Amino acid sequence: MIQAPKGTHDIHGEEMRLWRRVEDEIRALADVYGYGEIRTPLFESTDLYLRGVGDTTDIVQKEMYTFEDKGGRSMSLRPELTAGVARAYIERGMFNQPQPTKLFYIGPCFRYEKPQAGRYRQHYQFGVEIFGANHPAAEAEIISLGHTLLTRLGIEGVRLHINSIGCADCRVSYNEKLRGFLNTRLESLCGLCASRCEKNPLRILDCKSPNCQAQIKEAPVTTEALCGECDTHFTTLRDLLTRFGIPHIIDSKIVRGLDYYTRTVFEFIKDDGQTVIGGGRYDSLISQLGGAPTGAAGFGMGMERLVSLLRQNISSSQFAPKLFIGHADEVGFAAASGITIDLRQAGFYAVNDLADRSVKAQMKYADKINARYTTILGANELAQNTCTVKDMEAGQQETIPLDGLRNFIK
RNA sequence: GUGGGUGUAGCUCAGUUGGUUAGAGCGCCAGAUUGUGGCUCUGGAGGCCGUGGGUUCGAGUCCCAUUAUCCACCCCA
Repeated sequence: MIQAPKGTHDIHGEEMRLWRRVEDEIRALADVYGYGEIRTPLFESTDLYLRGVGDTTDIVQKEMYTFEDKGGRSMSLRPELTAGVARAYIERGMFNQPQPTKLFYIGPCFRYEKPQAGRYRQHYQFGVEIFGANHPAAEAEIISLGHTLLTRLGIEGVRLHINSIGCADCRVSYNEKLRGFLNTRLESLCGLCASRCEKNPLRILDCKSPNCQAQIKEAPVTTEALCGECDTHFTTLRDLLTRFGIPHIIDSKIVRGLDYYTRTVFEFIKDDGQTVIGGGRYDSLISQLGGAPTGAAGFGMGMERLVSLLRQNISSSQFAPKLFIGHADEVGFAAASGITIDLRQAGFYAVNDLADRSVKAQMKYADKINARYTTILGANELAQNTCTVKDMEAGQQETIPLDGLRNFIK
């Protein structure tokens, strides 16, 4: 039996309704915040991700679906969407529009990972990007958007963690400080962390090993090594969040795994430890991809993770048919089919029988699909131009003129 | 990539210390007199018991492998 590829899933039925509700909320919010929707290709030149996401990241090194097309070009299914959106920003000359440019997207991305709770090989991301804004108000705005979305969807138990990892200059001096600290206790660290010490000591901070955590308890934090400008930037952001009434905690362990982040990084973390939204500022991304130096910030949110948080109550009655039009005989069937189509043209959710079933079976079906009203058409009704409409909740029925049907069920 | 749990009907699961034609509930389809749902009753369809080997007179049950799925680590959304 052929089944869906590992780590993929079909979204349908009640779950699909949840997705639609979330997407509706997202689009409504994006409109109000002034973010335009963008759709970029599902695959791009592999080179885009090597340069944009970073050729040392796990995502690029071992999780990309890379293939050669028939023209011998190396392509990759997108493992995330920011790089593609940034590419579009540059390629389409969006920097010529009034700045900043504010975009959002909803779409699938692909990573060859081992599936797990909340982790898929194809998952959907909603994300926003701001290009051409250097002020921390940019981060504050997207954080507000994310926070508002979670609030509107009634999701609880998610907390905002923020941190600043500084600009490239701060990073150099901070890494030195950190190495100095770590060098005295290299032997107590796990193998991975010890090997990271030279190349990327920052990542040691979010090692999950309790042993490493104990060792780095006293380690210098990035926020204490910020240059003047970065420090002001971070302070201003925190003031803005406070003014917006968005609770947040400063968490020096948030460093993020993608190479392009600078200064602000943040995550909305569910109380079970899962990251629902992850983002930050990435001032060097656009120039790395060949554009002019451009301040930018954004976040990505895993749709599956979000949807799983509100799996509970969504009323299905609002999607129930207004009227089921059954038939008792041949002429009744012809009439029912025609009237069903007419009602749909007029905007009613009407259903008729497609399986040539008995009247009893049709009534049963009407009940199962939660039809509000039901009528059965046959030679009797048609001869008198009437129909008998049954209220499925009250269990009572009433005979009315056929042309009064639309009004009756309104 | 590393480690652990689980694979029996569409779904949730029973299947006793290995023993005849493999079960329940729900769902699906159809009946319980003439053109009317919900409750009840009856019947039906639907399973190479994940796959392949092995042990045995005999395997859903025991052993091995494999595969899928779930969970944890890693990493991330």
